[in-house]
Amino acid sequence: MSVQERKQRERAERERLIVATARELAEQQGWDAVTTRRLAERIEYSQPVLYSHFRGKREIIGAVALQGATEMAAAVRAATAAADGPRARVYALARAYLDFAARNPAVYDALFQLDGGLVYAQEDTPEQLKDAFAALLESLGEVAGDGVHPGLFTEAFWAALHGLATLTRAGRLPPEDAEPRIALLVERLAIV
Amino acid sequence: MSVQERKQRERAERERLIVATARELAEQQGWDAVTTRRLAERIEYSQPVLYSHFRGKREIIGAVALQGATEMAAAVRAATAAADGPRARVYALARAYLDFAARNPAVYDALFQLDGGLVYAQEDTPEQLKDAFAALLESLGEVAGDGVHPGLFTEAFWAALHGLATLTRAGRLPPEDAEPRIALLVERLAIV
DNA sequence: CTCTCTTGTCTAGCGGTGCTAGGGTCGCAT
DNA sequence: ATGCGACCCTAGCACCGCTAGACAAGAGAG
Repeated sequence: MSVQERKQRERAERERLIVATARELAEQQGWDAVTTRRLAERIEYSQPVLYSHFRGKREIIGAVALQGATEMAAAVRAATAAADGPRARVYALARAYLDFAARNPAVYDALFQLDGGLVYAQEDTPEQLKDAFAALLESLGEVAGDGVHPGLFTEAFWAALHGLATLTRAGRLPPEDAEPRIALLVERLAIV
Repeated sequence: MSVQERKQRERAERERLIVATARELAEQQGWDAVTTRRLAERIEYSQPVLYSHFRGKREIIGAVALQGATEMAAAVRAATAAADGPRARVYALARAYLDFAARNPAVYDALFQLDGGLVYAQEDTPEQLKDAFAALLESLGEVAGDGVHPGLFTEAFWAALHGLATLTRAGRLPPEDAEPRIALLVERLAIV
């Protein structure tokens, strides 16, 4: 019994190592550099070991995404909790979201750009993803305005943030005017 | 002399064929399916021919992107020209933009998701891209509101549209409520 | 009309990718 | 002590983007 438990622990530990290493490598050199060979070498196992934990590269991306979703939810909640008043909370949320995207580009890509084999916006969506959306909803629902469904408002506001995050990072938007763009969105979209 | 001209024409024609075929293949089966081997086979030439026209796959994506930028600008202008009043123009613009993204997902990806080796938001940005942004600016500048720079407003509004387009297509947003999301953004962001 | 030389295209191959089959080597349980 | 099952590695598949070098077709000179 105890032997099996130990092996199970070691397996779980190795799985964490794989995900952490993939994430690290992706943040350092981009997801293109995360090849199964390089990843295997970094964890000091052979390639097939990866496939005893995950179906393939896609699932590894998905695992990083779930980890990121939890962190993002925590970052957003921490930022909004420290703010006074609905509008200040929305500002804090927007800045925390964009800050997370800028600081963890690979994780953000795993979440919203790449195919991690995850299901979104459905019943069988992983809890981490639902909770990340819930974290947005908590502060954004306050400022949806009369007669506007909070979920719908959150979706729209989130889309705007996502657009800012991706376009800025891809060099499609000049990075200088980030703050006034945030202000514009918050001031006009949020109804206190 | 005339011989050289004929050859030049034929070369240009073949280049158009490459871009059109790449686009077609991408729309049919996604950009992952656009490999240099498959593309070469479809145009009935060998792989190296592609490299006598483009530096690599990236440049082919870039060529599709430029073509798409021209078409998108035209679609947006056609839609806004047929609308009466600033607010109606913004609605028409938003719908035309999202419609273009939904109908030409591969082209949209080439423009805004993939690396086509193009430079954005700078002096040496290709004319087609500048013009596509200008097409947005023409209608959005009208509703920026007092004291708000039209370019900044256009960037913010565009980011919102981009977020809607990408999140919806990637299954991150349920597609049913697309119209109320558009309405929410237009009604709150646009100042008539 | 022949010959040379440029221009253009193709075949073949390099190093890389994600993924898998099959053999071998451990260590546990009997 | 030993049989056996779990585990991991080597080797290899088909494919990727890209390129070197052989070869053929055509233009221009004599």
